[in-house]
Amino acid sequence: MNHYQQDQMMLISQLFPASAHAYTDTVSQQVEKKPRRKRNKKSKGGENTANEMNKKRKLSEKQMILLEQHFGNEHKLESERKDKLAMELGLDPRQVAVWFQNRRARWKNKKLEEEYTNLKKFHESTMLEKCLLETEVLKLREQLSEAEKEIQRLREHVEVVPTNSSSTSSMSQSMEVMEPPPFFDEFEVDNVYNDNVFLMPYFNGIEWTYI
Amino acid sequence: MNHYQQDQMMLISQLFPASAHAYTDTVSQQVEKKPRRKRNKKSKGGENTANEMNKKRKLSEKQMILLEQHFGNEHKLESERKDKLAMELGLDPRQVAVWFQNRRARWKNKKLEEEYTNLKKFHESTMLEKCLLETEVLKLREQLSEAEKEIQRLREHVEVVPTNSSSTSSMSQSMEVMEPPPFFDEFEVDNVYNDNVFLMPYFNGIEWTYI
DNA sequence: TAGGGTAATGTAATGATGTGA
DNA sequence: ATCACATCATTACATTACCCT
Repeated sequence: MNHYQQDQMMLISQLFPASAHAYTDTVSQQVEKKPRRKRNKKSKGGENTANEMNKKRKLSEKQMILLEQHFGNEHKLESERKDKLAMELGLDPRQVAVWFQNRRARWKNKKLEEEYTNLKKFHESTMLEKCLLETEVLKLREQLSEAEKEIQRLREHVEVVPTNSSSTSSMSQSMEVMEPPPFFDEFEVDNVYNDNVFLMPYFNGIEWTYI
Repeated sequence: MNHYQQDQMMLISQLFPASAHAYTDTVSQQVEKKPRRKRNKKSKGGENTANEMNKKRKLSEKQMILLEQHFGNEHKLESERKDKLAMELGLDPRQVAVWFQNRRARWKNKKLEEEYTNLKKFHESTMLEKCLLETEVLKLREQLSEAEKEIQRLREHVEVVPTNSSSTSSMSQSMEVMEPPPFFDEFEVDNVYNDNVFLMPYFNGIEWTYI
């Protein structure tokens, strides 16, 4: 399995978590061929790479809270507010600026994620509604067909039909603007997905051709 | 500059390595296995907080290319491959590991963006189809109503019709449920806690007769 | 064979730097 | 100077393979 396939699996599993579960399991077993980790017994000697006591940080809880508070009020940071905040926090103004920059960048990603999940849910419900509508259309067509048959049958039993006998023909013409063929002619618009709606929802992804 | 542009730049510089040569040279001796250079390691003297001589943290073109190549083959990095790669690149294995970790994170974000746009496209087309189906349903109902009226009218002209008159009786009452759902243009963060709004709004009361 | 300890590794979050607009 | 963005790096935590009793 290459990464593109893996990517698609991820994508599909997000829409259909249940179905992807089994797949994932079989896959992970496949990958299980070789022992992934070997005991290396690296020494704990302190001569590790460049990192002794010199750098890195971790802001305190209080600092984080204050920063988040200010960020919630305003994502941008003017010089004045920066200096004031740095003073309050006991931090270098540079640090405050960096914090805000990073916070903005990561907020973007977080928001994207949230929007994705929202869109996904909305899309799923839309798909369901569409499905229901499709069945309804079929049902209505069936009923309409029955009705037309009934009308035909009734007309054969009617001897005299002097007045407006064109009511049925007028009704099928009245809606011609929206959907020209009245009956089982065109289902193509939906038939693209009718049969595989729940199997392959993403049809227009460029790199989705492997599934 | 986004990733794609950057990738292209990388490719270009691959074709014309001379252009990046000077920079590469100044850059590449950062965390050499042998810290022969100016001590950018630990340096107990606390005043050089982070950034003395090691402002050259960028990997060379060649290193990037090789890393990307390996990443393209496999996103995971086993110890073996890591050490081998580190050897080839003249980097600390730790750096290679870090590079892969960050690359995976970046890749995830990029993927999420792609997924979002794909899902959005698909969702829009689904919405369109749903809209068409709704108009079709309305049209069919109209036609059906007309047909029923016609049937009623015809029956008034027919004296005795003992045979199946029940074909049309069952068709009018089952479909009063559908109501167009609210339409959401935006999927903002504010909607996060309204998730359940989207979940199967019309599943109740509709008997599911699968095709 | 089972369970606990631990080193190695993965992921997520986050701090920090460099570059270009 | 600030910001967005990509990148490098460190820390915290979870998971897992190996070793041991």
